Amino acid sequence: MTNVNKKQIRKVAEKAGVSVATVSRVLNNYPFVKDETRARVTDVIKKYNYSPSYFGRALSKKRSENICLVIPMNFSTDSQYFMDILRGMTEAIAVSSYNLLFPPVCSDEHFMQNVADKIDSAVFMAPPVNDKKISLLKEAGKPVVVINSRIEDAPRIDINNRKAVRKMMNYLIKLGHNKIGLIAGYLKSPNAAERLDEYKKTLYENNLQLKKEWVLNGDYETKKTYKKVRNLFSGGKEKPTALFACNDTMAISAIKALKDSKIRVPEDITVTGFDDIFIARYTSPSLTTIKQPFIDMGSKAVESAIALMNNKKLDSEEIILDTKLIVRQSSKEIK
Amino acid sequence: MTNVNKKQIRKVAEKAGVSVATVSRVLNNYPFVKDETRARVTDVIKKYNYSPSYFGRALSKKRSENICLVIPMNFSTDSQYFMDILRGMTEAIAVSSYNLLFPPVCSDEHFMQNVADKIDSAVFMAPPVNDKKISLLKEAGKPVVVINSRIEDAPRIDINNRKAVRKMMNYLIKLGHNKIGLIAGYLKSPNAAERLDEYKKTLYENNLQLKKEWVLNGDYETKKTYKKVRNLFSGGKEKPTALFACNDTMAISAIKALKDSKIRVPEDITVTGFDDIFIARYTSPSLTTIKQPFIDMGSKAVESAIALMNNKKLDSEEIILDTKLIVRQSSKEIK
DNA sequence: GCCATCCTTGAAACCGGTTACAAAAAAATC
DNA sequence: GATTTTTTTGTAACCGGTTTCAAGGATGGC
Repeated sequence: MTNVNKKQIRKVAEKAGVSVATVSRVLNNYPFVKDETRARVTDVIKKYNYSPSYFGRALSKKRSENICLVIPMNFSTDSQYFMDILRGMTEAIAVSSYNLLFPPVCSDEHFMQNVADKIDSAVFMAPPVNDKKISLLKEAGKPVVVINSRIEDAPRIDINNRKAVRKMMNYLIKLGHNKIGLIAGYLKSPNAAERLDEYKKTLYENNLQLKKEWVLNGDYETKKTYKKVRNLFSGGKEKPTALFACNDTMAISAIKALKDSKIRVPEDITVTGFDDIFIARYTSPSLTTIKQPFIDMGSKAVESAIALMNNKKLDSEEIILDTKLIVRQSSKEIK
Repeated sequence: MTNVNKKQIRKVAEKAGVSVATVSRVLNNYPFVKDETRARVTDVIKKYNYSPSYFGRALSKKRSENICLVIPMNFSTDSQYFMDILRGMTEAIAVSSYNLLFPPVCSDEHFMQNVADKIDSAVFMAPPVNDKKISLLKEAGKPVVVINSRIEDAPRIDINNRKAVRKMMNYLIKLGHNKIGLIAGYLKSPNAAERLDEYKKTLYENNLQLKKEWVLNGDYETKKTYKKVRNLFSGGKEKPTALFACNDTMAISAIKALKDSKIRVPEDITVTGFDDIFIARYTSPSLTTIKQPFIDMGSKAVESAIALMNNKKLDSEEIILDTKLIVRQSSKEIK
């Protein structure tokens, strides 16, 4: 009568007539196993369709093979670009034994107690500059990678925001616009602040006026943006001829506000976005925007995380990817 | 000289002057521990900021506390509604010790080898009717919940598609439309098929003509939809006065196609959608559509999964949530 | 005061792997 | 052929918890 409940690896060992150590060595591709022995063990493994227990392994190796994915607390459902990033991430782990772990929204202590243990590294999407979870994780020896933000001592996957803003501004100026407004993002995020700064710089360099009424604080929120745009375009104030929104959803919301104010886009005013989310090519008018390579960013972030958790050094602490100006219908030269 | 490397729980036990078993009992809220002992142990735990090792625990309990989230292989980045579902899911696990696990896209065997072990249950989003992973998981004793689909013996979170279609059709008919076209979804999905079927039924019941040229096979894809709509509205064929798209992105794409054909929405033709994705209220014109309660669906799915993995019985094998007709600008009564 | 019952605790086995160490076997050196 | 070196293997400890089982102590009934 065979013991059915025999711990798996011991059963394989028995059937193959070797010790559990040897089976383990075969499983881990340890080089000094005689070919003949290896073959025998492999056969048994195949025959019984054995695969090692994740937990047994993780416990002794102290490795989870999980990468944690942290998105900002206030991530709203309009963060459509997140789907692209996620796609890039899943591509980067395809066919690997790594998994992505989505933590619950919770306090920092809860996070450390219930998540930190389960992961080998983490990717943070656009975290605030002094995210406590990041420092706690690093204290615990878990590498962290950030996307679209900058955190001291954490590898960063990002775009060159200044260059991107400049591309758009130069394009608008070339179209003849000299009254350009900005719909800024959430200014506590370093990237949003940088975009605003570069907007100002470009205006200055081109001898264009910076009117602070034309800098709208959209905070990446559609509702807020809608209100501010309607407000700007009501009454007899002087109006810009182009509005550069720091993300696409704000641009779309702005267009809506303008239409509701009976102002035509692009005939009466040019509106441009930032991100190139999926829907940007299907809105009416379709959106002129700056494309961020989100899928790539997701892949690179995960690749970096994997390298770090395997104690490899990264070639570079910063991976800055290219952006691209995408011209569609929402922009037009000035008459 | 104290042994620093003492296994954690043993260290706590020693400091508290009890056995590891007792510490474990305290950790697991076992009732028959003397209050005084419990207090002593709790103090030590707090003092050393101890929290039990996830892997040690998982290994002996055979529980991972992870819920796997499977999205269809062909999920495209325009599946914006996924963000809402995800939000609902994270809400449902907030402050719990459960986590969401995102598997890599991979073969069924790979999935079983590298993911099945790590999870206690799984939620599948709109899986094809005979998804192999689902049956394998169930064989392995892991409960599965499906959203927006139907799989034998798996609890289902869904809407009443027939009712939803009927709501929209009745609305359109009340507006005076009697030439209504449908942009169907991916017909291998049971829900898409059901919507098509109910569309036909409603036409029949209202003595309206069913013209098969007016049933466009959009497959939930924007590009395909764009082409088919442009095609339908070129040449001298008879045209519908309303188009009912089975999701919002197809509706948005259809509107784009119509505009590019110089046909005005809603003045010349009514276009409606399905889902009520975030952007639907910001497109121009904003979209009349059927709201699916995605956030709710996500929460309910996770709640069901948690109940099942804790061996609780569900109140019901099917949770059918309400839909709502949202009237916006893209629909208009016929003159 | 004695016995049955219930509460409380600890020892040790168990979950299923990995790995340090040492010994045995094979190959290389002289 | 004896000695050294290199491969190959097994034993047993280890990772850090949970749980069964049995025993000791407290309580209640008579």
